[in-house]
Amino acid sequence: MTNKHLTIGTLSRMTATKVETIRFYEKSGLLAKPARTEGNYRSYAPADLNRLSFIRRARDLGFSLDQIRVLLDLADDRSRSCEAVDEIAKEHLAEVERKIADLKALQRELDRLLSQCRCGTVAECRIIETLSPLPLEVN
Amino acid sequence: MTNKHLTIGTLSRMTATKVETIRFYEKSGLLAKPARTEGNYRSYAPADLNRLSFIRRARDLGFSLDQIRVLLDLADDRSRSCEAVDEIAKEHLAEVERKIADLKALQRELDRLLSQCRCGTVAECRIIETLSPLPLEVN
DNA sequence: AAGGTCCCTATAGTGACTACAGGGTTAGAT
DNA sequence: ATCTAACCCTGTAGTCACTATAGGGACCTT
Ligand SMILES: [Zn+2]
Ligand SMILES: [Zn+2]
Ligand SMILES: [Zn+2]
Ligand SMILES: [Zn+2]
Repeated sequence: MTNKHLTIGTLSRMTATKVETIRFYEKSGLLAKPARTEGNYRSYAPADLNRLSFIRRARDLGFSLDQIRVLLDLADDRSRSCEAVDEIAKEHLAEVERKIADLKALQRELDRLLSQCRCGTVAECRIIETLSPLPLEVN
Repeated sequence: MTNKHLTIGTLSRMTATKVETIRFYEKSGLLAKPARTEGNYRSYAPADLNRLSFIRRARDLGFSLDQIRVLLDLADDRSRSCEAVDEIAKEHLAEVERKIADLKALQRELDRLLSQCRCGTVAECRIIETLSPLPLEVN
């Protein structure tokens, strides 16, 4: 019953990954082309499950597919130093922190915008006014 | 010298928008198709500058083109209540706040990941280990 | 007349999927 | 044995907001 070979649907359920996404990872070179059954169905080994799980966890942490490609390559060479791994993670963390800062600035702007609205007509709406460079009648 | 009609390049410089982006906005229906010169060049009026400035400011604040389309429609009907405007802005603010929360959770995870690395070989790297579901030798 | 800068259309690429269309395969129930 | 639902296949196109070519035409200055 617990066959060593998995269908794409089983893999999909086990990793909470859509079938199309698995095929997309294959086309992108992140997953190797698996063996096929007589009926041309993809037939996955447990190692593929491991690899896909790795990819999904890394994606959940926001790593890009390019970064994951490198991480997977690095993971294969077990004896080398993990410096390069750290660097990718640090770089990603820095990017996340930059995005947070950008979004916080945005949040402040939007808060300010919203607090100014007195809820009248569009003509006197401070939100529209702030977005408009000049009176809109200038034509 | 200050001609009423602007070329796409002038508009581009005045709004810090790439020429291609302006043409893209036209194709997307955000900007009306402008008049053309004899040589088939786009010829913009000041109203187009206003509209493009509006779009760019709203984009800077992270509104989607769909949201901007609605905002522009609302802005045209000056006598109506600005409730709908507020709602779009509030919705957008909520989305920004959700993104910030998501990224902060990510930041914590990445911090934890990075703090655990003892900088040895890949075989003992906690980052790789955390991403891997099982020992990678399982094959 | 030549050169540089501007402008035109149309198409394809980005990232990371997602959603069809239009079929073939298989497992379980009848 | 047959049916049918659920699964799987390939290939293509769509998402968002642009960006980047390719291959030309227009305009201005010298
Ligand atoms: Zn209001
Ligand atoms: Zn308002
Ligand atoms: Zn380290
Ligand atoms: Zn490490």
